[in-house]
Amino acid sequence: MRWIIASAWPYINAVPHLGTLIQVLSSDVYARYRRKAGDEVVFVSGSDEHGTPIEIEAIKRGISPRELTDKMHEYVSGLFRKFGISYDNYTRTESPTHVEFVKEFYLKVYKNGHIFEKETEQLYCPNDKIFLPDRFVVGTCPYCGYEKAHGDQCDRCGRLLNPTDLINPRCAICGATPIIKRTKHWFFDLPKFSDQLKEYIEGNDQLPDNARSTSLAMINDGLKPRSLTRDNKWGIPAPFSGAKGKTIYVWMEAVLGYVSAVKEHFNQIEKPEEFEKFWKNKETKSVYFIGKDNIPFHTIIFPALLIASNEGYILPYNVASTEFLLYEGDKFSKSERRGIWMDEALVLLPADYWRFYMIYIRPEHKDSNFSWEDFEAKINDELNDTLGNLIHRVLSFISSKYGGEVPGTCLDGESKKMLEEAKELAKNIEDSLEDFKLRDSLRNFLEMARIGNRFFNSREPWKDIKENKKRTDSTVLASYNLLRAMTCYMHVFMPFSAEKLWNMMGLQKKPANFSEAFGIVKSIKIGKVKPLFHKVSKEELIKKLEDIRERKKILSSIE
RNA sequence: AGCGGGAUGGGGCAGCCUGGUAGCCCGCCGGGCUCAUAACCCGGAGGUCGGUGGUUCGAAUCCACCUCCCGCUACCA
Repeated sequence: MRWIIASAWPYINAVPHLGTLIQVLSSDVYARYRRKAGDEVVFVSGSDEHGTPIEIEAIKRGISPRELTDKMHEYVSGLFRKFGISYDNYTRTESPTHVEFVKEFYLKVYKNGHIFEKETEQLYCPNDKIFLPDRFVVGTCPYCGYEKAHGDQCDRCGRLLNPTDLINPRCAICGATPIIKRTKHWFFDLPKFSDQLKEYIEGNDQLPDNARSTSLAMINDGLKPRSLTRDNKWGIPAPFSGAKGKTIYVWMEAVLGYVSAVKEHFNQIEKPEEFEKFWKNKETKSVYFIGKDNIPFHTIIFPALLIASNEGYILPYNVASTEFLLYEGDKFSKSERRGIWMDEALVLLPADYWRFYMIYIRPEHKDSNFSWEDFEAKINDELNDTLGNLIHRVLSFISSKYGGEVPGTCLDGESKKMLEEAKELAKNIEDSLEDFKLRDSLRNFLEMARIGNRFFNSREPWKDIKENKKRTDSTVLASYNLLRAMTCYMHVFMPFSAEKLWNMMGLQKKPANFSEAFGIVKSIKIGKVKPLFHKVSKEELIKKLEDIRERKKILSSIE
């Protein structure tokens, strides 16, 4: 089976926070799972770097947008590496392959007759010399008198507005009074595809409930043509005749990155012919890990574009959308500094702690909440005590009572039974992953540790060793091989710790696939035993976080 | 306003699609063990599953209405 696995492209006007990281981690866990299940996988993402917010951020800093995104792309790529994200290609929307691909793609869609032009009136800032997106116009709400209403909506009374409704409109960047200017734009004729999209969504069983209901509601309400172009300088030039000076609207090109990134990957490894084997083969499945705010782009606009190109691209097999992650009960907020940013997280604790907890609370059914209290509890009770301690008690038993060598004995009935039970559970882990229930899967993984602890307790090898060496040998051999199996699953969720554990266990040949997980190995000399995890203290972590911010040691603190 | 999601023992959550005497982690009480990072294991107390009405032999689970909370509304990516 072939898979294209992707996570939403982070918009890199800033360092991503933990909410964004959830999608990235989820996709990584899934990609690792697929590879271990023996499937062919191409796992891609990239930096989304065009559009007005980036232009404005660059203006603020007095550098060019490209200088800004060069710097951010490099920084964020590095962070993903440190989080162990196993991308085959993490690229960017400025990549020549992407730019070229987008232009060609839209020319095709244009030729196929799905794009039309229309003149519109828009607010323009004569001072900054840019057209202002609705959100970048502020003024007084004509309904409630709120003075800081945005051009699209009044944040106080909630009413939807047009920017031209505002009394005393001002440019959100410089405060100048905008003028109305006519401009021509190109539109994608989305409504044409309503029926096909509806059929596609209704026929797609994998879609999470939130994606299905949101998408169908939108289609039933009636889709509208989507504007494709902007008057921005920073972006991919629109390839249509008469569109000089226009760029493609970021969203309408960033989603195409899923295609271009795969293309680029196969060009890089010099197998360009593989591209079509993935993207144009009905047997390939593609899956996108995103937050609920992105649903319409992945279930409606992206599939519609793929259909409109008439190139035979496969439609998404699943759009694994999650709800939101909150921080201490509130939304993450860059301006209010509420939340934890990726680079901060890595200064506080190794990546696997975050990988573990983020998947543990993955908001699959409803918004979930990051709280330091819960974080501390789950890391200490589950990761450290249940899992970490099982590993440590088994290995240190081997170390102290067996001179560090796993016995070369045979397994007795009880030991075999325990491993059978673990194998059953392992099946659940795989099944949950298959169903995109990452949370359940991780919790089942922890259940394996409980099996191990229960077994070790009931067999009491520390007593047995004095009277019944043979039985103890079996206990130890079985426990060791349970751990060995567990490393294979651990590697999906916590790759760094799994690597460490492999070394500590003296395993030359790692169980790289699930099919190899439950083999029995004997007479192995283990390495020096050290605890794999440690407990955390929320007070200390919070203090450390405040310290990082004060000293501005990392990029997200500087902004 | 419209649309969507949520309401389950003290706290945090799963179960609801495919109805059949409520499950997980923490906390609490009692016990076991001492190999292990004061870690591990066993047992127990604690819930009329937001409210009302309906369908059904039977509803946390399906339907209707209601209350409270949250998110989104497509040029903030």
